[in-house]
Amino acid sequence: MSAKEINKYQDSLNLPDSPFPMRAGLAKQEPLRLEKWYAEKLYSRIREARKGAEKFILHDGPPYANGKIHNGTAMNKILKDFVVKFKTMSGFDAPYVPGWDCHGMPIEHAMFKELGKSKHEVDRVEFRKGARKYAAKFVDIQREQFKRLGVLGEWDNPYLTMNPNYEADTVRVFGELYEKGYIYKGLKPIHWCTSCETALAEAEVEYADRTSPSIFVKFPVLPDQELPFENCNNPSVVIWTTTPWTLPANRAVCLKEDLEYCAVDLDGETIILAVELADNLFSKLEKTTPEILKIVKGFELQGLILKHPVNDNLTVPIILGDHVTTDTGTGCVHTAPGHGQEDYQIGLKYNLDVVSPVNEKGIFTDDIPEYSGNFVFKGNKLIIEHLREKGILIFTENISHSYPHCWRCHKPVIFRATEQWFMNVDANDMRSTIIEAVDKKVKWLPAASKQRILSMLKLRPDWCLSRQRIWGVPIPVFYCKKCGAELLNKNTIDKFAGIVEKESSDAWFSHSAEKLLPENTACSKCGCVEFRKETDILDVWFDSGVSNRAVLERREQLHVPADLYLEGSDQHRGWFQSSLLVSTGLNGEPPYKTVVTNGWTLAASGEKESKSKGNFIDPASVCDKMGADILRLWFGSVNYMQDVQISQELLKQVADSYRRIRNTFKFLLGNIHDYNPETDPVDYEELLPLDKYMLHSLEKLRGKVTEAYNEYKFYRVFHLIHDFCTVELSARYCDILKDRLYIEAAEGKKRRSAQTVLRKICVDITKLIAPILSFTAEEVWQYIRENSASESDGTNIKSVHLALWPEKQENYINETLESDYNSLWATRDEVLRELEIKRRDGIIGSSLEAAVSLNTRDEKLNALLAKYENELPALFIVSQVELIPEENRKNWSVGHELKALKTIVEKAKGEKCARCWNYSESVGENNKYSDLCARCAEIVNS
RNA sequence: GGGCCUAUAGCUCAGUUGGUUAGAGCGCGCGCUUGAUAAGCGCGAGGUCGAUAGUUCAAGUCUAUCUAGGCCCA
Repeated sequence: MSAKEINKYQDSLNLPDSPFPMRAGLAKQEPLRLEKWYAEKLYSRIREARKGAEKFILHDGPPYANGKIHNGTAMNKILKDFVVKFKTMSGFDAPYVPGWDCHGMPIEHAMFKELGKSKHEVDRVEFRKGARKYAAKFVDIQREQFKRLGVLGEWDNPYLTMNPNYEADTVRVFGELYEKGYIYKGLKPIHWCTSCETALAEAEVEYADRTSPSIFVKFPVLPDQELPFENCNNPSVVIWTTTPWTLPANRAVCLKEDLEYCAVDLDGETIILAVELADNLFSKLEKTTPEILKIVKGFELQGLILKHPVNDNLTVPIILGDHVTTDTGTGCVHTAPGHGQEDYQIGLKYNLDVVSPVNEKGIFTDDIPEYSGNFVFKGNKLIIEHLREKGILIFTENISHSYPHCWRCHKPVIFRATEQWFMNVDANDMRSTIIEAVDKKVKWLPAASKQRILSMLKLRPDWCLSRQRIWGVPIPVFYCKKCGAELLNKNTIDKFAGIVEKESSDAWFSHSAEKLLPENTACSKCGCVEFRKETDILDVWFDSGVSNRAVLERREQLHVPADLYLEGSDQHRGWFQSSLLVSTGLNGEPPYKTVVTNGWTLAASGEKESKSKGNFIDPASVCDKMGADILRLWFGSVNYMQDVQISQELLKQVADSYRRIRNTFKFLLGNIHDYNPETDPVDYEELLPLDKYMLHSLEKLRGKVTEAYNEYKFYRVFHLIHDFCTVELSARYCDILKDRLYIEAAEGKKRRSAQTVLRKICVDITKLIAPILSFTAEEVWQYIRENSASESDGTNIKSVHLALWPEKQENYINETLESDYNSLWATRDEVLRELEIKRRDGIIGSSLEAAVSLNTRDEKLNALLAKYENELPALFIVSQVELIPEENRKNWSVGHELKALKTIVEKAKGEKCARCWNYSESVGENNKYSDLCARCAEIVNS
């Protein structure tokens, strides 16, 4: 046969016809789509369309305005976009105001690097101008990247924590919390350079080797206490330290709860230390470790009272802490809360005094008369001598070890307790209020999230708000120059906040205290009219923590509490808590109703992505190469509440799934090209059974997909829709329908029945996938509209993102049909398996070459097959199906799954119809069309 | 070291209150089709459910321990 003959009846067929391209070309098409969206102001039109509808507020947690976006930031924004688009289509007014965190260390660092200067060499006002510019630059970069991902929102008016209005609110919130009694000044040890006389942030400290004294000191046990050891003589606990000068500030000795301790004899006296470290000490003393008679656990020694090694008027307790190690020392740790971070933390737990009798120059103060006036490192020698005189020094030597130094002057730094501003977590019973609300009022997803934040809230210390930095909102407190009294009240806050609104918080650094204070301000304690300004700034977490006030309460279209916060799981310690503390302080309740967390994006190995390992995937380059929809579909295909793994291979796999969904759309669009939704629909009652069944199936899908979105389980949405496209549509419905669509009369009821359902499926699936495949769904939507935009099915709406979610259609539900078709599909599987066997045997090629005989002893199945007898050839895509008595034939094949079913597949009878390719004995009966079957002859003739 | 989490086919996910032979899709292999064609259809091969111990008549599912990985702390 020649090609011409094959195509003889081609023109009489109704083949699919659609300009919808099979190959997406997303990387090229998406930017064009974005241009249209922004030219048409899609986001504003959505807002306008939903005006007055019930609100759904997803409050954006601000990413840090530094660097380009990575998979973590991309994932989080895309997940938020899924929610906002779904809620919008569901009829909610769901505004999305994105934000950025602009202050803080990383930007300072980048600036210092750029300038080649350190914190103390820059002009604060100039520096802050530069930092502001730097942050703004990255806001712009990230904004463009987020837009490219297809995320819709108020991009032309985001919230920035460095905006003057925002900063003014940050100042006001600090004042309000102060007024309510949440803010206080306390002591906390920080790195301190005695040469530069300044506090140092962790990042300003560099480590270098230094020689320090290493000493072992006895803390005598106070008499008349019960010890778990026998025959003790003058017992004492031995500590080890390399900073003897901190001994005056000692307030406890810390042991580890389950570590083993012993009491051994040293020169006739009993000393107590960790079993593991006894050899270490005795070898230094060049002695043999005595026999250990009894071992006790650390907790058995808890509460013992010891004599203070320096101050004879003091005693100190034995406490327990997890930071005690057996790397070195004695397992008994000298604890001075004013001189070390871990000491401070454990001190908070045991309510120890934070003392730091050292001034800014590193000189002992008059609080320690024995050493006052001496520099701390010189004090080391004096103290060692003093301990030797008291007979409590066991051993001393010099060791070289890694020690923190100032990055500017390279001199060794010390830990010194300084005054810092704190937020009191327990004021006004806040902690229990919060715990109650977190437990009862807030919904946490995944569920374990609640336990995680509760355990943190129960144990967390007060929030240290002070930072010795430049780029941030100043702590708006004044001090009397004469008596040092602090000045902070509603008047000073209002005045300063007003200035900040106009000039930004830079004003704190560019103006004098007098200019920032209300006129005629005088110290209430001493009447002095001169003030100095606090030099510390606020922790950046305080900035973002006030967003519920500065954004949700300030913007007319938003409200507090938000319906949803959706952030990475690291925010349990970060934003979830900071905003919770601020919101509870201000309003007495959490700022959110539901909190969803996403996990981390990892490389395919399950390990962190890193550039050095080359397993780093850049979301921007995925957009450029594969398209944002592929990235979106990937984030929509994984369970993001856990950690997720990304790699080129995984993206490729998702791209395969994408193509399947896309081709399904192409088939749907191609087969409704000549269908007019205004005039051609077939009434539900008159639809063919298979078509009715598909509407049932579609409605079930709609229900499940909607539920999955409402539970924020997008990966279920993906699987549901993908499986529907693959199994229900592509493998079954579409394949079966080809005969009806291509062969039957174009305007006949059989074909229109199918098209009625195809159009409905096409419109609805487009909507169901639109929140995830935002670009592709819009593309399909526009092809539907180009074909025929109809009010009757809502396709008159200009963008799928403005459209409303498919409505529930109870009348489509037909459980009888479902159960019928479940049996028919099972029967079909048996037939297909048998067809494959005959195909292997060379009896048939195409399934249309086959005739199928069926028989079953299962009466229910038999009745069902009889009921659908006329549909069966189409269902199996074969030319003939016969239900015949078992005894009429031999050589039945027994069903694989349906054991009661017997089948015979053989070559179909008759000739192949040149038009429909079915085999039929009617081919040749018609004189005019001798190569056609009866059905085709009639259709062609009409 | 502590708090919390994760672990089912090569991959992404299902697996109800413990109950027959652990499912789906993708990918892979083989074949069909050439009227969804850089498509479509079919069949098939893939799993000691991270490991070990325990509870039970019965464990992917409950308990304990361990291993690997993650987040946050110290």
